[in-house]
Amino acid sequence: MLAMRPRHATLTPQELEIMKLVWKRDTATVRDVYEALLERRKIAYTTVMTMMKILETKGYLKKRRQDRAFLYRPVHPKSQVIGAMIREFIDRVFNGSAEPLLVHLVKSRRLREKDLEKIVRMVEGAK
Amino acid sequence: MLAMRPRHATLTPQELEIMKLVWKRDTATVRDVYEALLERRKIAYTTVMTMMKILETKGYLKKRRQDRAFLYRPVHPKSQVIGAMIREFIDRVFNGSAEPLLVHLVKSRRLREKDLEKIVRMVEGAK
DNA sequence: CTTGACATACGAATTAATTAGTACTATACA
DNA sequence: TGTATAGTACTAATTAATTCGTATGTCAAG
Repeated sequence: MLAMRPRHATLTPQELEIMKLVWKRDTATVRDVYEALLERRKIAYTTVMTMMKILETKGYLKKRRQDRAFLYRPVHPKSQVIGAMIREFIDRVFNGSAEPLLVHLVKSRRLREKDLEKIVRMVEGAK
Repeated sequence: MLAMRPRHATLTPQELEIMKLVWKRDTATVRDVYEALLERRKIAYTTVMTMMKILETKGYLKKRRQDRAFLYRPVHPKSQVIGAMIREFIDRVFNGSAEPLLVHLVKSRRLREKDLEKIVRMVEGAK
């Protein structure tokens, strides 16, 4: 009878969309995000507010008053949160192994050999 | 007031778990899947039945009577469905570009240089 | 023929995700 | 000083995902 979905350890699609905008600006008000989203689709101001409040509750955003409105700021760097989403995806789809993902990317031509070589060079450079 | 979540174009976590088992066996009854899932966690027989019925409705499984029970079979090959999930993930998280995903994998040490080289050789071999 | 095992059909309950309306408050300005 | 504006708080509605109970039917064994 119980549902018990395991409570998304990562960002939902809409949450991610908003976080991307906040990361891009470093800080953002509800209005900032609202106006950016409006350029793509119809959405209500209060919807954005609700989502950002949820993101705060979940620990992804923190807020501080600035004049009359709240100014939101990311709690974690983008690379860290995206990294967690990648990890969750690989766990769920490939039982934790990244290699079959790479094989898929290459076979489906989403990555070419020169992309791989570029990354290899990057690794070399970071040594 | 409307919800309108964009109706998961890909498999949900539990759906994927079941599909993996059906792909592994090529055909499976509800009981087959139920018993395989039971080894990992508590779940009701009718839960599995409902999920497989949903997977049929969504076009991922087709069924055929075998004696008293239904025998389910995948409609699409695993590689195709997983490929669609990867595509959806890359679209959602990286706006459609696979390269930053690869950079993340390498930087987080989920892939090593020799993994990349192995894939490069695979590409070479397929030419 | 009755009964237990097993299968499906149907309905329902819960949680999460997403969206937005309404009420209230404070500020700026005419 | 009142009135429109902009912001928050609160409530609520819808859909999807997940889980399972109950009713019902069939077949085989005793």
